[in-house]
Amino acid sequence: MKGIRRLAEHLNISIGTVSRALNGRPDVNEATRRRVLDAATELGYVPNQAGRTLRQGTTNAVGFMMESGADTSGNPDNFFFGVFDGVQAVLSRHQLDLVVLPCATDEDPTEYLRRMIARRLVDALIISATHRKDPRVELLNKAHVPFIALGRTGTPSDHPWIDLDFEGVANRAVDRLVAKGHRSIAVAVPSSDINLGVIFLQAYKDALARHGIAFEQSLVIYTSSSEQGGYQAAHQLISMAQRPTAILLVYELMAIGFYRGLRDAGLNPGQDVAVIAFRESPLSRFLSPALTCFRLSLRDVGIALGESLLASMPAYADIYPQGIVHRVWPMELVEGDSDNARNG
Amino acid sequence: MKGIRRLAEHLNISIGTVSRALNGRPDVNEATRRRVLDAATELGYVPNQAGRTLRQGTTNAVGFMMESGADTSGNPDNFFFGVFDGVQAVLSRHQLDLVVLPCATDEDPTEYLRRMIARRLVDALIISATHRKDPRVELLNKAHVPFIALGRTGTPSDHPWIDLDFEGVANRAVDRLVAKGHRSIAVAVPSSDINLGVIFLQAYKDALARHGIAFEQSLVIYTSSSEQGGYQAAHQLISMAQRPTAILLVYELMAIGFYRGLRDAGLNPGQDVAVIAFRESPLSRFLSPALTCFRLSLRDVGIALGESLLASMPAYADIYPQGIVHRVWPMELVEGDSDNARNG
DNA sequence: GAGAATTGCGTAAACGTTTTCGGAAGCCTC
DNA sequence: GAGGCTTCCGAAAACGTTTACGCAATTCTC
Repeated sequence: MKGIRRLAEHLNISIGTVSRALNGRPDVNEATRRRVLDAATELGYVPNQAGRTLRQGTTNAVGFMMESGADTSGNPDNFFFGVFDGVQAVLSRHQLDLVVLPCATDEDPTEYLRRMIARRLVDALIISATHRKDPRVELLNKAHVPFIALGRTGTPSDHPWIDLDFEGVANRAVDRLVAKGHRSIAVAVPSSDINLGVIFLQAYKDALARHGIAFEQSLVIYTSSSEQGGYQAAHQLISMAQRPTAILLVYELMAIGFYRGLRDAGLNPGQDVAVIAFRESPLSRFLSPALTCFRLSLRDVGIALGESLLASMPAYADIYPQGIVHRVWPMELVEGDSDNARNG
Repeated sequence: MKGIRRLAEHLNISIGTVSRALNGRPDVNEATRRRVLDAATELGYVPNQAGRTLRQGTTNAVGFMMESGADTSGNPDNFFFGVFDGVQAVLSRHQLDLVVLPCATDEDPTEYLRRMIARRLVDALIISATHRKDPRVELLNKAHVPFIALGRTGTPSDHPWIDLDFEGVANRAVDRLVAKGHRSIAVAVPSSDINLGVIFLQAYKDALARHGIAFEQSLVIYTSSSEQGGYQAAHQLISMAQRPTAILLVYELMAIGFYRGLRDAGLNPGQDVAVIAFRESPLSRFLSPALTCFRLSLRDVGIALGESLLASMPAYADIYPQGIVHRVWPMELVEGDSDNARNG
């Protein structure tokens, strides 16, 4: 005899009552509930998830899909782990657990997602590393799996999302640089279709336009979002006929390579080329010169993601009546020394 | 009508046969199997995992538990993702999926693990960030959940594990430094009970002893495994009465802070203080001076973890007949410029 | 060509829960 | 004290699979 039956037998009571007691149903005597609860901890009984899932059609878990090989992996760990922490803080309020689903580098993300959906491991999903054209959205919509995207897509009205304010970042970065006399500003973005890059690039163009600076395609450096990518960006920048006096980097890790690339050529980051990077991380202030960049609370993003996801799950929609969330997450400028020097 | 019943009805066949066909049982006509398989893809049928789990007692998933807040999170991302990739490569051969279980920073890891075990979300587990005294081992043993640890514990014979060769690292690092004339070598380790720190420290002591150098407690700097920790280590080192001429760092991220701390005090890393760090990452070669450190293939570690884990699962033990694995993973020295200068 | 072995399939039980339904007992109301 | 309400609980069905068992039809064996 195992499971709930064992508990019921031990108490001389029916399994139905045990279940009701455990699940906090109102129609059970408080005295019996006590006995059941006590016996449960005594015998170490925990309901079998497969049984519940089968009966209720719900797993009490939500998934966070990430692509280990994606361009976004230029993020230090702490990025995603910070977000996880916030998500969990919300989910745990409702006895929900977070499971992370890492898509292997050699597997197609859409196929992977399809498998995970079919598996019914989770009730809802968070997807990250969105692309402008992201077939996962249609897939999730079609399967009626509640989800939210960390990152916009080309069709932002089709689904809930929370995304960082790349426009604000690009705007303020360009404003700052222009105010210091820079007119020739390069930008380094990932080469793929990934959302971040596309949005950032467009915002950069718009910001230049606001200042009456002509956009030049040659100042856009497509590279990988890693230290290596930053290094290559430096090389590319140095070899330009008219060397730009400033650069925007989308990942802070790129700054490490970029600094090194500049120094190897006898140039000084912050002095000869002003640098502004996108996300603040512990790195930023320990680089020399300290990196000017933009800060956000990862945990808060996680919390927002969690709450917005619950809002799109029928079972919780009344507790989180936010409807479909489309939200641009503001970021705060962190002044470093990497863009201090005036130009001209 | 849903699920397997729908498929069976559509084919005018019993659900038993459908199931057998799908699961590759021998006692089904090849022609029928074809029909079933075709119909399955046509109707997009995928067996409900809860149903199978309930019946078979197996989930076809293995979990990887990590603590987001642990000292080990000073790793740039690629560490765990690299490992995941290897694990998945093995698991996918057997239709197993990997799910990552992130323990929130404010939750007790052992309690978290207990919950995950009770939930029966996975058939087997990989745990990381082991401590010298790690109650999770006993918990897993008692629950009869197959598992493997990435990292030793104080009772290494009680469970399968794969760990990095910290002894080799400490040995070779000290050998190198001594060969260049260093006699006063500091070491920076995390302050907690975490396995890595304890083993590394012991190996450092042993190495010193081999060279007839007296161990001095004052040269051990306990700090957090982050850039910040490295910065503090630098400060601490500088303020020593007799400043050491070399230092061993357990995490490469610490090097960034350490470099900065030295420079802020007018000292040159690599010149005034030789630095050797533990794990190579893309960072290492882009720092100035490039970091001398130790390399390993994360993917290969993941593969080994996956195979050894399967070896401890009854259902796969015959395919991976390795028994209980205790394995120290070798690492390769990567020469940088951070320990070049001779001393004395 | 009779008996034995093999092949292929249908039937039904089982996995561990939750939940609907109904009913027994107790309480209230007048 | 009869009837209605409430409170509490047991019985049993249902969720979607897999698999043990048994049986019919076919093939093999001599």
